Amino acid sequence: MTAPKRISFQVVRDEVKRRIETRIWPQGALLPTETQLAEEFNCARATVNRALRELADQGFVERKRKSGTRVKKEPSKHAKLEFSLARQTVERQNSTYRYSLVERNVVDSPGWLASQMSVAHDARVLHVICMHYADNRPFQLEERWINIAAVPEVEFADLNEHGPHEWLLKAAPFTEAEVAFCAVSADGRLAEFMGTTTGASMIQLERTTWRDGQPMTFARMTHHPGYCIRTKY
Amino acid sequence: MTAPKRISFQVVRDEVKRRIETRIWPQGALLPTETQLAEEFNCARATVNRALRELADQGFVERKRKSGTRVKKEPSKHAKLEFSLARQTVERQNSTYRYSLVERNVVDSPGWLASQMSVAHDARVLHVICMHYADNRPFQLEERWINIAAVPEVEFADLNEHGPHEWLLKAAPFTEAEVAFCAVSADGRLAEFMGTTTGASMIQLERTTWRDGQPMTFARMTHHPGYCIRTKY
DNA sequence: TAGTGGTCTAGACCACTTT
DNA sequence: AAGTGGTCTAGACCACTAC
Repeated sequence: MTAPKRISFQVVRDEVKRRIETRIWPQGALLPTETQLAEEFNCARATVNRALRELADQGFVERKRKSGTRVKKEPSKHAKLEFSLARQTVERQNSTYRYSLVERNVVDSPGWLASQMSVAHDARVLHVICMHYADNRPFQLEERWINIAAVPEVEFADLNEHGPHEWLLKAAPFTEAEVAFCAVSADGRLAEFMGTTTGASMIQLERTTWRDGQPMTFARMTHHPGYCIRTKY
Repeated sequence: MTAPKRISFQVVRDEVKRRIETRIWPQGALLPTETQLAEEFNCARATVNRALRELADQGFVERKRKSGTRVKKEPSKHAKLEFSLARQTVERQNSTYRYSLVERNVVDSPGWLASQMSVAHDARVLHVICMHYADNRPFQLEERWINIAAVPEVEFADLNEHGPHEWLLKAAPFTEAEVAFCAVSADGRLAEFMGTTTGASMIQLERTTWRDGQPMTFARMTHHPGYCIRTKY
């Protein structure tokens, strides 16, 4: 007796993936239709559909109505990058987290910021500078500008105990964000904050966020020299 | 007449997302069961299931059998980072790409590499250094070590026209990878390759890849000063 | 052991795209 | 006009897990 076990979409997904990786279906090749695969695997078309949909999400194949499913020429492998709070990142490496507010004031948006965030030139913004420490050693310097029009309550938020990032996440989650990673050299001020020497190389993360299309905040987070961002895929 | 239109999983997904973002369902709250939501939206349970599954993938909710679906406390927003060939990255910014092989030789794996890639200390590896240019200006210096045991054919591959990255992608796609982004200061040799001055800050990407559990290659890619990695989410 | 999500099925209709 | 993927349904059974 053959096993009358039901075929799972994972079996289909993995087998199709295998055929792609072993070049049984080479780059650019047209796969059988969903109906044909369903017959081959003796399962419902919906099962094949889910398998192929996942492979499309993962960048292995490209699907188009009428044309069919093709193996991608240059598989666009992508990694997931998590953006957590500094506190979470620090605690995940089993270090003790400490937060310190450096500066906080309300200003009119300078030109570069207005342009960066697409707000009016004279928009009122809350400017915050704060430090995150891991085991009492500088971990990250955070400088942030928050569009008060988008989050009026922030003007009266208490930022002495917790950083603006934490406050925002709880009070006003963003819906869209743009991120850039750069490498920067420490100038005198940065070096002082991070307890390092002028010229040290550090990873800087700049992030702009929107909420329902309205610009909310621009943040620049500079990490201590030697910090690496790691991920797998 | 009310529109007898069928409810799509996207409608359900977006409405649930809205309720989470507007705190109608606050952090940690238990959502209705799939069956209840299906009744509310007047659709099939499978439709609700797909909507909630996507939200779980995106980090908005956590699902557990028997316990139900909960709003995540700290939504783990994550961005997709694509890792393309240097050539693709350059061409995408409308620059002209040029490749140049700098060095190529077969060596016994030094200790640090054996440890990094988890191969034997005396494993034979192909060591390649090459440059990628954008509009004839240095774009990326790539230094790569390839485990010959994992990809024997590479020993005789022609790397004069195209980089090892392209060759590997076509000949032996990897199945797993680990990545680290760091910021480094240019030493004399790096500065010379990148046409910059000693001490310049540059983004360095280190990647180790495996194929079916077997270590394949370790690559270190250093980008010209000022290069940023950008993404959205 | 009971409740909840996870998945499969068989069939149907829709929507996009190429011809 | 026709072919292919995209999605929904209604029902069923399974698998995990809290109780």
